[in-house]
Amino acid sequence: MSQAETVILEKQLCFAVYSASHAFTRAYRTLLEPLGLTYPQYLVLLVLWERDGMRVKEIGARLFLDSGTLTPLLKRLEGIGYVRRIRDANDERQVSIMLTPAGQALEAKAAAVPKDLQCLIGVPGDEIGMLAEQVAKLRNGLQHASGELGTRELEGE
Amino acid sequence: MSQAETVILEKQLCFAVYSASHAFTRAYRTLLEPLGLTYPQYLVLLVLWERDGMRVKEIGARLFLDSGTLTPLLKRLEGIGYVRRIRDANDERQVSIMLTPAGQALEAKAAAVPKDLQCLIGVPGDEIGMLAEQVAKLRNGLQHASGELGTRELEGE
DNA sequence: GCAATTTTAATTGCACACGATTTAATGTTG
DNA sequence: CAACATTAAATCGTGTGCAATTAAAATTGC
Repeated sequence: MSQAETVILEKQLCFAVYSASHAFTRAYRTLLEPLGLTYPQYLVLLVLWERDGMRVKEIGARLFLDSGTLTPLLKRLEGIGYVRRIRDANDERQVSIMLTPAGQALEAKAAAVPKDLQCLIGVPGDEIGMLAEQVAKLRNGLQHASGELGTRELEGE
Repeated sequence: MSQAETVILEKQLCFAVYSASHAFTRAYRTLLEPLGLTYPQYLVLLVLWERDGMRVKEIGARLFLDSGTLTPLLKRLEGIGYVRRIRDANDERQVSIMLTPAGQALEAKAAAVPKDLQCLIGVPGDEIGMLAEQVAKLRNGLQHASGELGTRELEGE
């Protein structure tokens, strides 16, 4: 039984996503290196360029990351000089992340990145959008299902 | 200009893949925890269950990982008792990874994992296969394109 | 046959990720 | 308003990922 049902790695959606994610990160590394950014740092800036002054919690909700990941990352971004971390005067539990002038100016410098990457992907532009939508739906399904797992332990089957 | 062309995070294929990959890892964590495995460790075992005794380099080629990642991971798998690392007597640079009896026995215990996860995905079974294929193709394209980047620096544009 | 090159792992250093815990501040409730 | 609960970050420990370097062994050229 064990031999007959050997799992084929290449057919697994999860592995495809896992390995594609790393391939993306590697591709971005080359493009972002001139800006002194890693891909997760770039993601945080994308969020802030959309709306400046977001709190750590909000950024985390947007990127599906928690404070354990974001706090050190944001401190590095602050160290580079792209953001400032400002504790809210009204509610001192919260920390707002503000772009510095350098951080704002970076948006223009990073403008070419998405186009450069799109050239690398080697997939027709219209397919990219559809694929992104499908993968996002997949993520949302998993996100929801994982929450369930904590409660009911899948033992019923 | 900067405001008009703001990059919308949710439309980016890369972010979808990045966040879906983490969602997968989280989902697997719950399923693999009883086996004492992380997802990358599980991937290595999948490869070894297909063919035992592979060298580090071969495993890396299969999973798109290098020795910097695999060496410590394999040492942990050895510490748990699922594999042994055996240095080739003929070519002492090479290390073969052999499953222990416990590592072999684990295949049967892990047999339920893919099915359990498929239930969580919430995507019709036939779509999963197609999606996996598309994402794998995307990864292969990126993999190839990233190799190019090192040589010609995209400066032509 | 031996020096130069190539190949294979290991090692090192840095940056995520995330579960779990801690700390501090804020809400809530009797 | 005091006890309790909730919330937001920070902290801690473990485990990836990967570039760069090192070390050892095999291969090649001459």
